[in-house]
Amino acid sequence: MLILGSEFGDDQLKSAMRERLRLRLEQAAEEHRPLRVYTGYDPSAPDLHLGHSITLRKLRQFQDLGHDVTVVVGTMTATIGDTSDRASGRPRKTAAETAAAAQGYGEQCFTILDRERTRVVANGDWLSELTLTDVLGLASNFTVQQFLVRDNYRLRIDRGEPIALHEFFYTLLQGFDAVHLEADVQLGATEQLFNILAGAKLQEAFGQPPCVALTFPILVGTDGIERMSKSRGNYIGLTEAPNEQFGKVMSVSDETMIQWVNLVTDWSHDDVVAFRRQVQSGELHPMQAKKQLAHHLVSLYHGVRAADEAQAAFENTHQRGLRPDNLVEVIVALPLGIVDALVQIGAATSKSAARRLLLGGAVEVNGVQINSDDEIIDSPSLIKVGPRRFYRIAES
RNA sequence: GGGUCGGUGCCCGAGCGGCCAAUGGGAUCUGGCUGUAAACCAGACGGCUUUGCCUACGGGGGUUCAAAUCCCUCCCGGCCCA
Repeated sequence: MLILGSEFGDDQLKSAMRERLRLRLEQAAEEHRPLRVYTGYDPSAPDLHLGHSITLRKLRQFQDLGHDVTVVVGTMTATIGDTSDRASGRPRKTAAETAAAAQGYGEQCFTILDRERTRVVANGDWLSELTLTDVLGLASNFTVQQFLVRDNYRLRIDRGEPIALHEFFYTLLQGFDAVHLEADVQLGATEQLFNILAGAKLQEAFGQPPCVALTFPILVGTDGIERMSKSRGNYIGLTEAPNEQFGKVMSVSDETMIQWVNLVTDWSHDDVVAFRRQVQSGELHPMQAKKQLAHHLVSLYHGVRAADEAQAAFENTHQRGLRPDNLVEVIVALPLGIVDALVQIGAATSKSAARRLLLGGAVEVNGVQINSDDEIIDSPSLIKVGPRRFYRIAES
């Protein structure tokens, strides 16, 4: 069960890891100790999202079986910037930026993990203690060729793109985390396999048994194309408001929904299979299916009641055309030109942008579409901008 | 250090003295269609006191009636050589 859902892109490796995990479990049982399991997240963006939930939920499984779970916040590694998932270098973060971003990570983890049984640590605490001698020692365990054959470096070399020397140290430092924690198991996304195995190798160099690597598929974002990430804006945050989460799930393509089901839900394998079969056979309308998924996800992070409310709000505003109950209230001085009004309520970032919205037919005042920019608002009104932004204007 | 190529709007990337607020693609926004789907189609996409003006093509200076485009200088980067 623990290995369920993992993905290595290599069946041989998968069975090797399954065997290694089984051995490690037996060994730990003999020693009467839990397995030390961990995963790490770089605090490059301050929000954990559904993509992180895949490994977090797997950690929770370990936790529920009584194992020792640690979440590493990569305060040091983030100053390098992992390049595993993209074909070009990342801008380096300053220490201050990462410290700020790291705040709240622990809190967000507890939407899934058990607060009482989880250790949250920052790898800057031990990585910053390493001496140059230590780092050279780590580096001597690897050859340049081992790095160069990796796809993402290979690709950049072929394209004539730069690879900064310090990028190689990312792998070393992340690998040292495993040594420091004396980890039995490390989880990560599939593209972390290289880094995780490097950690296992370092553990052996330090006389530790190498950790088991469990890697999981990368979650596609709300756009259905790119990997989910904060910086691409195609994410659903674990702590986002219920209505936002619900709405974002509903706007996802049917194909994406199918992909998501077995990665982000709590459902059993059988349930997932049944869900997919029903959608594919037409037994379950995709929209109904998506509502089930949305409801399930919201209830995971906010509870069943919030999910009920989010679904009701969604159905009322978007399907029955009723007025939303969560509109933005803004107090302004009336009378006011429509252009200025749109800027003041935050619907447009500039007057030019406001005019564009008007021209595009995006603005309704009290249910009437407004096209001209010389309209005057002279009484409290309900303004709708685009398909899903509502504002109530009140007089000051 | 030497040679060479380059730094353009949110991103990629054309332009290489005037017709450039700057082709094209992506992202985004809006409208249509719909299941608030996705895909697709159409439009928009620096700002403003909007038939015009201001700010922008790495920074600064210069030539010119006129510069993203030419010259000088500084900063940053790729590639090759050492």
